[in-house]
Amino acid sequence: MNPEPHTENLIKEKAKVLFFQKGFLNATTQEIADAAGVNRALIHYYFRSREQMLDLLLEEIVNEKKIRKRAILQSTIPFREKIAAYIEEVLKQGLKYPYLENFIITETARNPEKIKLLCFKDKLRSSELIKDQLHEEIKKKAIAPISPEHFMVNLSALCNYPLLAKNVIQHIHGMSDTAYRKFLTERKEVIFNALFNEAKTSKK
Amino acid sequence: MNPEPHTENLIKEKAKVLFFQKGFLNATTQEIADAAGVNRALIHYYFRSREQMLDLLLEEIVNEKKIRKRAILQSTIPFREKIAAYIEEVLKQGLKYPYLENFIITETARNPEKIKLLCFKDKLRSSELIKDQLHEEIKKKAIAPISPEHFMVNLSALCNYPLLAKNVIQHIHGMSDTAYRKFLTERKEVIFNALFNEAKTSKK
DNA sequence: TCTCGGTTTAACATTTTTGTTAAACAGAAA
DNA sequence: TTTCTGTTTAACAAAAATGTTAAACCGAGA
Repeated sequence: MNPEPHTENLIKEKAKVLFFQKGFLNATTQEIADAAGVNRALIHYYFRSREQMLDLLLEEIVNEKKIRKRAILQSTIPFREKIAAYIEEVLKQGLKYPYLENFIITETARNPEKIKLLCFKDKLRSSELIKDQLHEEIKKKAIAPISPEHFMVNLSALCNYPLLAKNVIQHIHGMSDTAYRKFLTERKEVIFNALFNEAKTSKK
Repeated sequence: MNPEPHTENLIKEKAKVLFFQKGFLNATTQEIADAAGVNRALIHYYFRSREQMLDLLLEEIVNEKKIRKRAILQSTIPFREKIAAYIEEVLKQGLKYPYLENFIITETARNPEKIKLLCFKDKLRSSELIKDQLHEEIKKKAIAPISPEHFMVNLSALCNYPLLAKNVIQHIHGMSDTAYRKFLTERKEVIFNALFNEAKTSKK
């Protein structure tokens, strides 16, 4: 049934949930073992140390996410469709692992050189990928002048922050879990509008 | 020279720097003591426990920041000026303690009820404070229709995310420290434009 | 000078967490 | 059945972090 080693993947899966989904950035090896229902020593058997397991998980997830996002940015569809698809993808990914960004921020603050592990061989940055199309839009006056870097940061900010700050947002605005879900689904259009200065058009 | 107890404030100051400025979210009591140049036991003498010190620091900073932000939102200046001032204030605060938001996110994930400590007595939420003026703007077609909640989240996202993700942004876009600084100063206008769909106007 | 208070320190104790190891286990192959 | 190999466990060791305490310190006032 399992072509891959069973326990190793189980541990990785549960650890990902603890760290990146539930946001227990400081989850101990014991907590991870408990979540996976295995003996703690197995974590060291498979991954040598907590740190090495972490690096492995990070690299795996970040890489997987990046591939999907890059594929969208590199496709040949029209710019606005591309950005819409990108927003959708980032929000989808963010819902799966809301604390991933947070984790990366914390980890790289503690250990700045680890950032290379996450952005390895990144000659082609995302802002480069959209540069030409964005320039085109600006020329057509379809969007206000903005640098590719600011555009990408705006995009990331608008998508990621609401996921990062889930608890705070829910509490401040008094949202239930379902209200928050609804809020997120609304955001796709909100973000798109913010990026494209869509003062006139409305969905319906 | 010091009306307030000297050492207690010194410790608090250094701890704030470690946690919220340098981003060492897991700084040990020893590291804090070292940073302040005092014996570790003093931390327990003054604050009983690491946890209690943390809560104290958080409450202090969050409260101070909130007061300043609220004062701006409650002032009677025109909406656009108000938002511009708010952006400036948030960026200024963010530069002082870039990791504060990150810290709050991590802490509240681990300990959800702690969020009440941060938002105590918050009957008047920020989205309520701008609700009327925002509605006015929308009526005048000066801004695309958007709910107060989404508007405030957009605002927070656009201001805070670049601070949160400093390391990642610098690395991805290949920015030096000075380039990042410059990037941040540019953002005030970028954020304003994104919020107000400013397709035509340009600063100069 | 002496002592009294808050402050600071060194030393100790405890708890938590990580990492190691030898032995038990379980299934496949001889 | 026996042996072999990779997996799993319990028990142990070590390190790191927190928290406690008794004594030293030190300046202000009696």
